[in-house]
Amino acid sequence: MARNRQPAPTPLNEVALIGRLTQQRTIVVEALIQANGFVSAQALHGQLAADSSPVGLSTVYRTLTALADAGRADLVRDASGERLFRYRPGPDHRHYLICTECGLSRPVDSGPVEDWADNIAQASGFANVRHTVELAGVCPDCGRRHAAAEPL
Amino acid sequence: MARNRQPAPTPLNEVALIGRLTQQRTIVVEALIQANGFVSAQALHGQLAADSSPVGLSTVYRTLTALADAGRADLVRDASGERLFRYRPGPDHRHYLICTECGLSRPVDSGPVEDWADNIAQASGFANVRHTVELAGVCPDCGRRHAAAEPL
DNA sequence: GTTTTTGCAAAGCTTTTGCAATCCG
DNA sequence: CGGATTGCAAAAGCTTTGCAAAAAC
Repeated sequence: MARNRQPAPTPLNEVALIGRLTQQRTIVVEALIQANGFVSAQALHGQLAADSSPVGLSTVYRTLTALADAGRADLVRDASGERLFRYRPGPDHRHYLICTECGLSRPVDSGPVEDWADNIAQASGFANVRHTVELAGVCPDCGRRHAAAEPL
Repeated sequence: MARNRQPAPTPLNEVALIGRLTQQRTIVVEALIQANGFVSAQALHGQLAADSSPVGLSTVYRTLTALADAGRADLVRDASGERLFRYRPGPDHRHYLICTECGLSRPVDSGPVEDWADNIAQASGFANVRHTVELAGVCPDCGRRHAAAEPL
C-alpha cells in the first residue's frame, strides 16, 4: 500500500489548485489552515490585517470561494447568515459540532446521518441529494464560563 | 356557491400568538400557509403586491420572524443565503427534502437524526445543542425533465 | 509580453432599524 | 385615548463586481 504523505500545512499545493501562485493566496490559505476551524472571510481578513499581512477583502473572498469550489474547504453558514470556511485536508465529507460562543469546532461521527440521508434519497426517488447537517451548542468551557459569569 | 375556504389552519390563531390582530399580519400568515412550502420574505412580499394585498416588506419580515420565534414557522437558508420560511402547523420539529429545481418540499422521517443529534450532544458535553439538517435534491419529476441533460 | 490577480471603491442583496403616521383594543 | 404596528426610506451587514495597476509566468 502506498504510504500517504502526512498533510503538513503546505498551502502551496492548495494554491496551485486554484490558479497562479501568488503571495496573497498563500497567505490566505495559510491562515485558513492555521485557523484550524471555521472562520469567516471577514474574520480572516481582519486577522491578516492585524498580523501585518494585509490582503484585500475581495481577495480573501475570492480565494476562499475558489478553495471551496475546488473542494478543499467546507462551507457552512452561521446563525446570522455569515459564511464560515474551514480547511479540509482530506476528500471526505465531515460534519461538525460548533460552539456558538468561541467557535471551537469538533468533527462528529456522521456515519448514521450519512446512512440516513442515503436511505431518504433512495426512498424518495430524488436524485443528486446533498445534505447539510450542522450541530451547534455551547462547549463545556464556555458553558462553565457562562455559569460563573451570569448568575440568573 | 363559494363558501369559506377548505379547512385550513386559521391564521387568526397564529396572529394572536404574536401580538395584535392586524390585517397585515393576517394577510402575511395566510399567504405563508397557502404557500404550502418554503418561501422567502421577498417572494411573499412580491406575491402579495401582485395580489393587490400590498404589505410593507418590513412588516412581512417582522411577521415571519415573529412567527418563527413563536415556533410556528420553520426557517432554513437556501444556497444563496436567503431565509426561507415555512408554516408549521404542529409544535414538532421537522426536516424536509427540498427539490432544488421546483422548490417542492416533503417532510422526511428525521427520527434517526434526532436520536443521533441527541447522542452527540450527550457525548460531547456541549450544552444547548441545536441542529440544522437540510436535504436537497432533484425530485423525480424534475429529474425526468432533465434526464439527458446532466452527464456525471 | 500576455494573462491573471489584486485592491479599492462602488454596487447588490437580503435584512434591520428609525420614526412619524396609523390602527387596534 | 395609549400603546402597538405599519411603512417608507435609510442604514447595516456580508458578498460580489468593475476596472486600472501590479504581479506572475
